[in-house]
Amino acid sequence: MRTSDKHTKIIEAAITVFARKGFFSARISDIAKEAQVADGTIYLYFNNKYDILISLFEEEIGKIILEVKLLMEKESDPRSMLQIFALHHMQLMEEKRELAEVLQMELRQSNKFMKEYRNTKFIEYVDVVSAIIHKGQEEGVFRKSLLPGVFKRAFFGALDETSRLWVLSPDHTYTIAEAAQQISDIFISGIMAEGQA
Amino acid sequence: MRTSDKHTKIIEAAITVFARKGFFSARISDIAKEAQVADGTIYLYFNNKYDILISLFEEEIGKIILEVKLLMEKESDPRSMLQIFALHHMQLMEEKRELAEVLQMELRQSNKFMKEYRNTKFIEYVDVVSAIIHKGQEEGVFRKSLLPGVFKRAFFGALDETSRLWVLSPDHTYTIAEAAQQISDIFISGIMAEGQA
DNA sequence: ATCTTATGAATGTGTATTCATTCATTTTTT
DNA sequence: AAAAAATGAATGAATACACATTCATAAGAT
Repeated sequence: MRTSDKHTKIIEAAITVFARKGFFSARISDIAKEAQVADGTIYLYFNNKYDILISLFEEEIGKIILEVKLLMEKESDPRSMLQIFALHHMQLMEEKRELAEVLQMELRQSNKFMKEYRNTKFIEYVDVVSAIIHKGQEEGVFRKSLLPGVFKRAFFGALDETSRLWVLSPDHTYTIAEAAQQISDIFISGIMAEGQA
Repeated sequence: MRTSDKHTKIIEAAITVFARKGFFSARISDIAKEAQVADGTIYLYFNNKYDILISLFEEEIGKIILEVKLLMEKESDPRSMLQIFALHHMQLMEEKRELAEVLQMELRQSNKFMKEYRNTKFIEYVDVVSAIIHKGQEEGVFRKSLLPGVFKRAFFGALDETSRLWVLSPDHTYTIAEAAQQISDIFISGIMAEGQA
C-alpha cells in the first residue's frame, strides 16, 4: 500500500459517491469502500465530511482555472475568447460528468451548511468572463452599456444550465459542441457595439 | 384552531426553514415551531419530509405558471414576451426570496434523493420559453437555425443564475429590472433573423 | 357521546466520528 | 548480520448523538 496517494484516491472516490447520492445522503463508509480504504483512514487526511467537499472544490476548480487561463492567453479576440470559454466549459461537463454534477449541485447547496465558506475559487473562474467583457469594451467591440457583472452571471448560467440538462437527459437532440456554439453565437451577436460586424 | 389552514401554514413554514437551512439540515421540529404546530401534526398533512418538499414544488410552481401564462396571453410579439418573461421571473425572485432560494437549491438536489420524482411542473414552466421561440421562428422574427431546446435552457439559466447571485450578494450594483432588461436585450438581439430590425 | 384533530414524549434507526489495536517498515542495539 | 525496539499509517468495531416518525393521550368540534 505504498506508492498510492490516499488523499487523491479519497477525493476521487468522493466525487463518484457525491455524484451518485448527493453530499448529505453519501455515507463516509461509501466513500471509504469506493476508495478501498478503511473508514478511519479518511480522518487521517480530512477533518470531516465537509472538509472532503471543500477540498474537492478547491482542488478541482483550481485545475480548471489553470487550464482556462492558459487557453485565454493564446487568444486575443474577445469574441473567440468567449467561444473558447463556452466550448471548454461544456466539454468539461461532458468529459467529467461526475465532477460536473457535484460542482453544479453542491455549489448551490454549499452556502447553506457552510455559512463561513466563501467559494473564492469559483468566483475566480467566473471572473474570467467579466475580464473578457471588459477587454472587449475597451477595444470597442462590445457595447459599453453592458454590465460585466450581469453578463458574466448570465453567460455562465446559460452554459451551466444547458450542460446540466444535457448531462441529465438520456437522449441528446444536440451535441455539446452545437450547444456551446449556439450559446456563444447568441451572446456575441447580442452584445456587439453599434457598427461592428 | 379552525379558520387556519394548517396545510398552507406548514408549507409556508417549510419555505422559510428550507431557505434558511436547506432541506437536509432542516429539522421537522424547526418547521413545526415555525408553523406553530406540534411535530406530529405535520404527519397529519404530509407523509414525510420529502413529501413536504414535493408538495411545495408542485403548488408554488403551479401558481407561478398560471401567472406567467396569463401574462403571455396578453402579448403577441415574441420579443415582448421574452422581455416580460425575464422581468417577471426576476421580480419573482426578488419578491419571494425564500421561495426562490428553495426552488433554486433544491431543484438541483432533488433528482439525487428522489430518483422517481420527475419535476414536470418545472419543465412546464421552462417550456413557456421554448413556445415563445417557436412562435418567433414561425413568424420569421427569430432565426430558424436556433434550437429551441438549447435556447430555453440558456435563457432560463441566465435569468436564474443572475437572480440567484443578486439575492445572495448584499450590495447591489444593479437593479433586478436592469439585469432583466440587459439579459433579454442580449438574447433578443442575439437571435434576430437576418434583415429584421 | 362520538368523531375529528392535535399534541409531544418516546422510540428506533442511521451514521459521523473516535480510538484502542494491529502490523509492516524503519531504526537502533548487540 | 541478526535481533529487538520504535514508529505511525491503517483499521474497523464501538460510541454517541441527532432527528424522523410513531402513537397513546388530550382537546375540540358537532
